[in-house]
Amino acid sequence: MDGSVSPNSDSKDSELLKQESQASKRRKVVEKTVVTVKINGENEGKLKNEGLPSDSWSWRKYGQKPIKGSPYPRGYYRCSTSKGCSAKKQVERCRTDASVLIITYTSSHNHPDPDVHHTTKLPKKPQSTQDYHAKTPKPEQEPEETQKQSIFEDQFHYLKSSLGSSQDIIINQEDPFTENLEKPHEELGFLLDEEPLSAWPHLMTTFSSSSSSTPKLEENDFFDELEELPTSLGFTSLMRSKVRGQDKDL
DNA sequence: CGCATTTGACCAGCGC
DNA sequence: GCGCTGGTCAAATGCG
Repeated sequence: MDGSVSPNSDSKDSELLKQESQASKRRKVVEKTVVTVKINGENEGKLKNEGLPSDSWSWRKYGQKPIKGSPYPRGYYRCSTSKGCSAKKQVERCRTDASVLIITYTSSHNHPDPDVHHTTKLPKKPQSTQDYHAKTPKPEQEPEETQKQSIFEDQFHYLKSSLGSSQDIIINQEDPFTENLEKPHEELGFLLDEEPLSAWPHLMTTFSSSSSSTPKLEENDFFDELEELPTSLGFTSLMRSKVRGQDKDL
């Protein structure tokens, strides 16, 4: 009957849904958490070599796009732990400082932690979206500090005896993102070297796993890295902390 | 066989 | 009103 406007049933519905979904995201970002990770060139090599430990959630890459003004592309990840989870993550590298990874978290997880504390839990492959377990046991109302401390102490000895410290994490909430790009060096001055450290041990351990330093850092490396975000549990903890606070506020 | 990742195309929003 | 950039979805390919 109508070949022009036939897509009026599911087709349209599907598109509508899709558009709505897109519009929703593009119109306004609900919650944005920017995490800046400073990585040393040496570790970078290891990062891609060993595979970066991600947070407890599984992220599935659903897109990658070159950002104007940035020599590095931006990777788009979605939480694959839960089907209905709308948590998203964007990973890109600071255009002014290749050693700075900028991870932008959008939305929050609508499900509890998947691994929680199961070190023996390895869903799939130990590559990128792999969770290196260990981190806050349960996102309850417990004082995360205590939990973090536990892990912190438990893991701290690793990095302490392995390597001094090469990672710096900056957690920016809201949208200081622009600032980061403008003055990456400035943020370096206020890098957190204690808070996130509680979660970094894992990363550090990974780094120290190999002694082969890779002072060479090319764009290719970065691309490879993008595939394996160095999402440390620290982000998770911090994120959770933040999300919890927001959730409570709401 | 299933799942994840990668690449391309399309759509929407914002700026000029 | 047009153009540009960013973001998401869908399809295809590769790997486990």
